[in-house]
Amino acid sequence: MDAADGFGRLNDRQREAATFGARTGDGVFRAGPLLVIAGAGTGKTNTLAHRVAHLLREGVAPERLLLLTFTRRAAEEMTRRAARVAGAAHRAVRLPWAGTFHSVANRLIRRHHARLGLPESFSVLDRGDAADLMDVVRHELGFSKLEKRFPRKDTCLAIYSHRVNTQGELAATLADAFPWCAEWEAELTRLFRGYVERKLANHALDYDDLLLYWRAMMEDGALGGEIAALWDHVLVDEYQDTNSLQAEILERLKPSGEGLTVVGDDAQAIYAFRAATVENILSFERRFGARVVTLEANYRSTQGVLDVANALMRESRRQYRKELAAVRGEGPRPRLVTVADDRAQAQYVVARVLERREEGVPLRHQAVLFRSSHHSDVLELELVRRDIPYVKYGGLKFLEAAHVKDALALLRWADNPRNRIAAWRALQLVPGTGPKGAERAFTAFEASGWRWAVLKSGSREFDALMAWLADPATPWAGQMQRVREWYTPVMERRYDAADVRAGDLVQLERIAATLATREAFLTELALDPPAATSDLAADPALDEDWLVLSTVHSAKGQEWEAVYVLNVSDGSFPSEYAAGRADLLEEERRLLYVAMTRARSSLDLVAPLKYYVTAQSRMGDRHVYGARSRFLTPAVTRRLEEVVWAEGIERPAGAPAGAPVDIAARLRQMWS
DNA sequence: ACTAATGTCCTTTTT
DNA sequence: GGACATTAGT
Repeated sequence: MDAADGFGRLNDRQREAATFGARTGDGVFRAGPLLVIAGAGTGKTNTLAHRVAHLLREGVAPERLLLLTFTRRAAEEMTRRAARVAGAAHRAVRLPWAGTFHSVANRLIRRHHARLGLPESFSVLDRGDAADLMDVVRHELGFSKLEKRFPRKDTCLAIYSHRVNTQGELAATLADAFPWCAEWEAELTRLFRGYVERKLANHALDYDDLLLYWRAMMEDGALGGEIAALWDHVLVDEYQDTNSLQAEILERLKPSGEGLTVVGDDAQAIYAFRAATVENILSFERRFGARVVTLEANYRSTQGVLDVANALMRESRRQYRKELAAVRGEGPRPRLVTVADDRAQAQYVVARVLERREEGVPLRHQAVLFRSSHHSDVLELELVRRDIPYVKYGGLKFLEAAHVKDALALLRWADNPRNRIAAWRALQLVPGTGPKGAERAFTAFEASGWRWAVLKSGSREFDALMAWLADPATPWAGQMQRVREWYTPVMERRYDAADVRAGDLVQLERIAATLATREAFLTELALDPPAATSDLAADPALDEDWLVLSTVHSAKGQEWEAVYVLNVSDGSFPSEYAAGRADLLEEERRLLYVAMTRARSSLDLVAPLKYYVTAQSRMGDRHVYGARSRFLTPAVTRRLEEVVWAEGIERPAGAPAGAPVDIAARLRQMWS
């Protein structure tokens, strides 16, 4: 039966992981705790999908299965594949409980809102909203105008979040991750106290609250039992990137580990900054006495790529050792390309990308990866100049654009009248209303007991719009359109590039049409915003070909035929902020590993000799000489073809260069 | 009281 | 080059 339905195509290890468990005497399928260590490109998604399919075929009801993934897209992909593998009987199967920790938490909280003292229409704050709320308290406490600079709102939120997710002391968070803020411990405590109060008063939950509320529900005897009893099997993808709060939730769902499957790769743990701890996956085996299955056969990359990746990870400590072996065969050696600077780097990548396209590799099978979002700036200029379409993932988000925030603020306020942040933003859209006017209008509205009929913003049309939106009798369909119609002239008055922005609003309307309710729309958008920015000239139509630009973090789980990694030098890999901290350095190494293992056949590591410092540079010198990445040890470079590229000409490393060496600048640089 | 213009200081990665 | 505070102009 296996060969026909795909199980026959799994290798032995994959099949072992997919089918682990057995029916017991009562005919019920049971499985003990299982840890699948899945190296990059070893068919993890496929294996997990097969496991889900196996469970279904063994009689587990789809709604008795909880599948936790890192993104919603991963959940959809998994569901689709599992349904296909499971065969005819399950072709139409949907997994009602598949999603991220945060989205599942949201659903559970909505379901039990009354027992948590929340109204049905609580708001989920996205990052920006949470930071704005933090800023309100920051101002109130007078921290915004101290002689010595207090951390900014985003930093405050990051500290708060880190502490919540690590479940440790604030002092530990500060010492660990924010040493430059350590002196503000007392003030930060006051700030966070105020922030929590504000959230409660506004009926608003931030990302961390979703997890905190879930755990609180699990800690309640009756409710916790009720929730744990919902599922027989819990499967967690990307387990290496869970934090201790998430681990605690899992423990309470499946205290013995019975029915619990976790899948991940400790070598790809790259979310420590978000308080994920690789300890979770490293200690899972001991904690639960789990069966461990390791996948090492790599179906993605050629051996040349894997040799470099293996060599890189061999130098790391504390891990489940694995040697990735290519099923696809040898392939060319990855290249380490030295270029003069940013501009040369961009020119090199463009030249190579086009060359590849000539060879028949379409643009969208090629990706440029980088450590931080702005590293692609120069390249983007070059791409626009040369008229090459691209899409960028990671970095600046759709939701951070002012006009998108404006439009959403109207809906958010209508959805939850107490949402002060949304109200504040919405009211100031009225011409002639600024901070003071907004404050006045909101206070009066609050005093009236949140009655929309009493709202006096200064514009009758605005008042009418809000009352209409907030009226429970108003159907969701058409609300976004009406918002857009009211808002468009406001936008045209305030911002330039109005046509590009108008396009974003149309896209918003398109998304709105796919969701059944306003609450679903707002929550979805907060929890799973569109990943790519399309604010640049090249907005690829669907039938066109486009190059992919992505941060390494956003490239997780993906693969491309050709991959180019930018700025592979000290300062980026590893990031300058990781210097001197062993644990952070290890994460940086894993980040480079993730970047490398995205490549199927062709991998170029590009290393500029000199790069420009945009921020934080003291006056004067605007560039810095990047040292070779410390991860490129002899053991690693031995597997690389080293090349120097200048002015479109390529020569092997070590050959004499034509350009003069700027020794004077180097000498000065040492003392600047 | 609102808006526009100027000045100062910057920790990356994101559910 | 962007966020945020402060100042000047309406």
